[in-house]
Amino acid sequence: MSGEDEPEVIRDRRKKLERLRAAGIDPYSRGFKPTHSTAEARALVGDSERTEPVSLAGRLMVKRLLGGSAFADLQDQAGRIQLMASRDILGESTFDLFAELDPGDLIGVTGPIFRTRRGEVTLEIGSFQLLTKSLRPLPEKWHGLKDVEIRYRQRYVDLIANPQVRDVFRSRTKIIGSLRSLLDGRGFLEVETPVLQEVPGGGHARPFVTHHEALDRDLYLRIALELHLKRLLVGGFERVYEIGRVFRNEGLSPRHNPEFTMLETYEAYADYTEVMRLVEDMVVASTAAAGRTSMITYQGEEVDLTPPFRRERMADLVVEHTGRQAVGKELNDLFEEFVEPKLRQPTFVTDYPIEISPLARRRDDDPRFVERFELIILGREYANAFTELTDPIDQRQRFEAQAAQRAAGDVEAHPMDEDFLRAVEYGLPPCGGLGVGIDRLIMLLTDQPSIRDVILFPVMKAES
RNA sequence: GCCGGCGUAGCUCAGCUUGGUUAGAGCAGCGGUCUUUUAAACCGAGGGUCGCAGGUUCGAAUCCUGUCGCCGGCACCA
Repeated sequence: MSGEDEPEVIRDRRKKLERLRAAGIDPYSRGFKPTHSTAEARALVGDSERTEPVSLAGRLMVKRLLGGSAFADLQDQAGRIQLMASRDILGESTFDLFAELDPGDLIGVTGPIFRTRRGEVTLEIGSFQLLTKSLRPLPEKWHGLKDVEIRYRQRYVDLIANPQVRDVFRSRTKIIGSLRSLLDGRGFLEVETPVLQEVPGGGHARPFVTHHEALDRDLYLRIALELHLKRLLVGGFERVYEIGRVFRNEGLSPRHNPEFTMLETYEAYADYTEVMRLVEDMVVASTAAAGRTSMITYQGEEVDLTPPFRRERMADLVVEHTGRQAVGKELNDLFEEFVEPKLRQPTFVTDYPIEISPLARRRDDDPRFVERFELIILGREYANAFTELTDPIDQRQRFEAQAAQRAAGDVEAHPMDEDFLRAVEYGLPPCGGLGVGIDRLIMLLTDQPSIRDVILFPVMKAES
């Protein structure tokens, strides 16, 4: 877009840009080095004294012109601080230059910090430099940017206009960091496994297909991390994990983005009961990392995240809520429809039907079920784990059963993976595996209603 | 994919039910007044393909149909 098509406000700024260039001012200059952040500068000033001059850089947010003086807010990564410009200090022409700056411009300023009569911490501008001229007007200063379509499509504007959005993403990083730190401290090795795969396994989902030109072969984007991580246990690593993006070719919703972040861990010589304790520890660590206590509120509903979490067999829960005895897929269907939405407080649901769990170990006492659990909070799934199936003969039969469903038209049934079977035939140690949907955990801990609020650039349809 | 809601100035919103001069306000921008303001204030002049395309009508932001996008629900997603 350019020229005649542009809104007047943008045309005006282009003209202003040309005037600056004509006056010998570089509107995209460099070389300015801030000495402090706004927060650091704020901390320098005491009750009434003036500080030595400091240099700050950031985005000009609001201007208030009062004749021979001018006030403005400067926003940087750390926050905001008020600026004051005075004609007496800057001189006529420099003051006018400052007065002509637009909200949105990136500038560097140098001067002492003091408090105004009303106590506002303020930098008195001794000199300033235009660093980057902004050509587009910012959202309104009072109401901010509310249009969710613009917020998601133009996240950069959202981050400028809604500083609390930055806090969500800072929390996201802290939460992931806390999980990494917990696992590292327990001797887990963080690894990276292929995103492009020949066989998209480890989950039940429709994959994205892509094509490698040089190999002239279709490849799939991974839907899970599981099968490669278990190969690494075969190889001798005893505790591994990966935090990575997985891709599922499914519909979108406030809880589903086509690409999302999964944490998977595998621990040799552990079973699913030990994984439950690991999950509890992860919840505690990540809650603290998010700066919250164990009693949290999500969208107005209170949740107590204090371990130990309730543990219930799926079949018992279904009897409790429906009065019905069931097994297999029917049991799972009843659970999902009548029980899961009612599980509000953290609950480990255990012992899933074998038909829907092709990678999990059978229960020794009842081969219709596997040693598996999911962590349900507020009716949503946050973790999925099992004692892994290590018997290669059984594993092949499970894959064959899935292949039969696939042949019957279920595009999401687990595909046969001969290389994985070969690995298991070499010997997979007894182990417990875990998958955690990181985005949903972050939604919970930052009280965000949509997965799009915790993913910086969520998938959107083409802008028209 | 299905159902419902929404789409008006750069941003936040009125106006639509019940069709009727030239589509409004605040903020932002522009021109003024103003040297401690902070949603600064005051005066003035601008800024619009009412998502898009058809239709009904003397006349459409308003009613109808289609379409695009966003939001929510369902389906899908163990």
